[in-house]
Amino acid sequence: MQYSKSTDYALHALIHLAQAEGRENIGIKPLAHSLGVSESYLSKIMSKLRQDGLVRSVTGVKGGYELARPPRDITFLDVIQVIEGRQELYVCSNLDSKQHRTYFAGPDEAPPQRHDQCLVKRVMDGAQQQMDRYLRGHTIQTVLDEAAAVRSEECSSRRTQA
Amino acid sequence: MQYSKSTDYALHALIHLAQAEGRENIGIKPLAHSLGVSESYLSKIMSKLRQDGLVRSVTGVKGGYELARPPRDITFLDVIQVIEGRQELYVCSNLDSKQHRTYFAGPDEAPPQRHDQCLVKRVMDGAQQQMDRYLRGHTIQTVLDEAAAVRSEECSSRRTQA
DNA sequence: GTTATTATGGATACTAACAATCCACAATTC
DNA sequence: GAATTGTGGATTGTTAGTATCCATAATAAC
Repeated sequence: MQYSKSTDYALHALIHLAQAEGRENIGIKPLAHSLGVSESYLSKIMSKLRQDGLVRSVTGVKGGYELARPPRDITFLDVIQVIEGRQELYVCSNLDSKQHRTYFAGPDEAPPQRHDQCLVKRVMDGAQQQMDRYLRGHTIQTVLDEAAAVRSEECSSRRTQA
Repeated sequence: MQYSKSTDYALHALIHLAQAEGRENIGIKPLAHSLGVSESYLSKIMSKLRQDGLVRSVTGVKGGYELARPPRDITFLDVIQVIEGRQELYVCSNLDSKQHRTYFAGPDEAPPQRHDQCLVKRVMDGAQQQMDRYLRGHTIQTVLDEAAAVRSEECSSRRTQA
């Protein structure tokens, strides 16, 4: 199980747009070149991001893309869900198997269960919630901030060396 | 992105074995039947679990599978890593793109970076760690316990009704 | 030892998702 | 009107996951 390359491209593209915030639109050409991916493929991804309201686009000369919201309001989870879809990490394909009856089995004449959710799924959903919470807490701005922090650290260490 | 059906089968199979702990080996036939999956396919999965030391197997008449460790020592993460492989959830395919140079870009004559890790990857690795920690904290025994809890709750509510 | 049973591993096939490209078209600036 | 730029449809190749079949090896029971 692994996130697709598309997600990778999308995240990096958004960061690139964020770095140019407020100045100008960025066309697919420089964007694709900067990420090292073909224009045709990246344009598909950008379209998705546009349809879901993460970026705006302008056609024609001087056109291109820009963020539709401030970087602080674009979470990693947002981006992932747009590209990968809002699907659950785990789906139990066994729901009508004997297995789940044994989980809850009282006497055979037991009434229909209220707890009809797979116990494995309960755990897996918990895991996904952990991850989602983390991804919701990190935004494009987070990366920008870290990049700035790294840069200033670099500079000071270089000054120390000299 | 989604966990494979194989992971689903593996988890349910292990729970099944755990429920029969210490009594007898369980053959592929009843196991597959109980999960609602073909014997041939499940046997591949069981082989993997054996190769990685999660179950033991005996061939021949009266053969079958049993857990190789107590249920408390088989974590969800163990099972997932055996089936899905120990791969990282996120791989940055852009490492040599302009993008990462702009993250850290001081003056162009800057020395080779120590912080050569993608900042996007840093976030994504953090997310995976959150999930892994959760999955490491839940075991086959966890499910057994919850199943018991649900059962007793069912019983008591049935008693109350009567 | 022979037979029936049971797991193992190799080979193979099918399918769906992902990755990638190309092209005709629409919108916009100059 | 011409050049530029994004959009969406169609198409193709590749890979991972799903699934099956069969020959083989190991073991218990007789």
